[in-house]
Amino acid sequence: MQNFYACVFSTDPKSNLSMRRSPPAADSYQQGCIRMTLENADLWKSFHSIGTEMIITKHGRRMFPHCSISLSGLQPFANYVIMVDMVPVDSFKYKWKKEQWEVAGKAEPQPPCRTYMHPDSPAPGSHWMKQSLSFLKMKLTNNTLDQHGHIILHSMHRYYPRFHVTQADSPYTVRWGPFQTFSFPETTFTAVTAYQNPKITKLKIDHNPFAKGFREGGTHSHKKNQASTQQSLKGGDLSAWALEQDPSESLHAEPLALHDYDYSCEEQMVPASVAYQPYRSAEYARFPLPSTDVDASQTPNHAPPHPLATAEHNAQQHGYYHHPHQHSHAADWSQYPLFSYSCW
DNA sequence: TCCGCTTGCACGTTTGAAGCGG
DNA sequence: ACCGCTTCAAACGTGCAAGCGG
Repeated sequence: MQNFYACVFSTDPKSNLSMRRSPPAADSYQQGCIRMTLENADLWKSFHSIGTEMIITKHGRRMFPHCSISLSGLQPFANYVIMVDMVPVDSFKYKWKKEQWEVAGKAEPQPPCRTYMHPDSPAPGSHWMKQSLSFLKMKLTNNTLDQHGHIILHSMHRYYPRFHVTQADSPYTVRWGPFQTFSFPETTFTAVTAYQNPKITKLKIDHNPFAKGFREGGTHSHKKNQASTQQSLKGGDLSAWALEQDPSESLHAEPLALHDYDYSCEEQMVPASVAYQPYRSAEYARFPLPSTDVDASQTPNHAPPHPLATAEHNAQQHGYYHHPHQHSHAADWSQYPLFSYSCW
């Protein structure tokens, strides 16, 4: 069985040391430690404070805020592949009721897992470190039959993007390489087909250039809507959203110590007990598959169980809570597959 | 009836081809 | 011929409202 490595971090918002890392294990860091920074963190935090919503459509919708990161600690002349996938925050479905999100039952069965590869991949470390990299063109869809390689999500479910850095000269060799994985608490969002929280709409219109038509001189209906949005904001409490009591709210219930990121990494072995996935990212469709696929042959040919039984469980894995024995949960990382294994 | 999803609309932004001048 | 700059139209991306369907 193939071994993968994952990077974990501690982001306990209660601790001043939350973003600080313990020194790496000697062997793991001989090649240097990769650090990832969320570029538009302030914007993400603004959205996060009221509950980020991402529109998903049948034909795919871009994210806003979009994922933009910067990297350091890469080897300048080694090639890397940078990828993103979306991970469920918990195993619940939500509904917007009375100006707040409520749990609406168990989550739908997981849609096909897809991974979006940054279009520059593979590229040398110097390229990735030269400037921030954006996943602007990544699109989200609710169409499980999507043929465009968009990330498939369920509406009314919560997700967060997970970034993967792996040293590889080509996408062929990605699955055999060591992975370092990063995620950011404030990038958690609820997938929706129409905005539920008017505060989110207001924030998006204020920050998204494509929505400017609805900000100034827009349609009559839009002006009307803006007025109502303003009104709701006037009497609204931006932190109200964070005071809900469903299990996942712990992600938002406390102010996040999000400043001064220092997501240097700590490598961890993860058994790659990945499960079969029937779909593949269109990004990979351009590349033929190796003729032999040892891992795929060893993995069960069925959909994986839901990777995250509880929000707390998930939060522990990804650092929302400080967990002194985080490493003991290493195996859980592989339950949500990084790739669509039918194509690898 | 309720609620989530799809579709069409109007508008601004982005992109790239075409034209022009140095 | 080449390069850089400007212009402009088409394509794209956006949120909203209306209508549909489970």
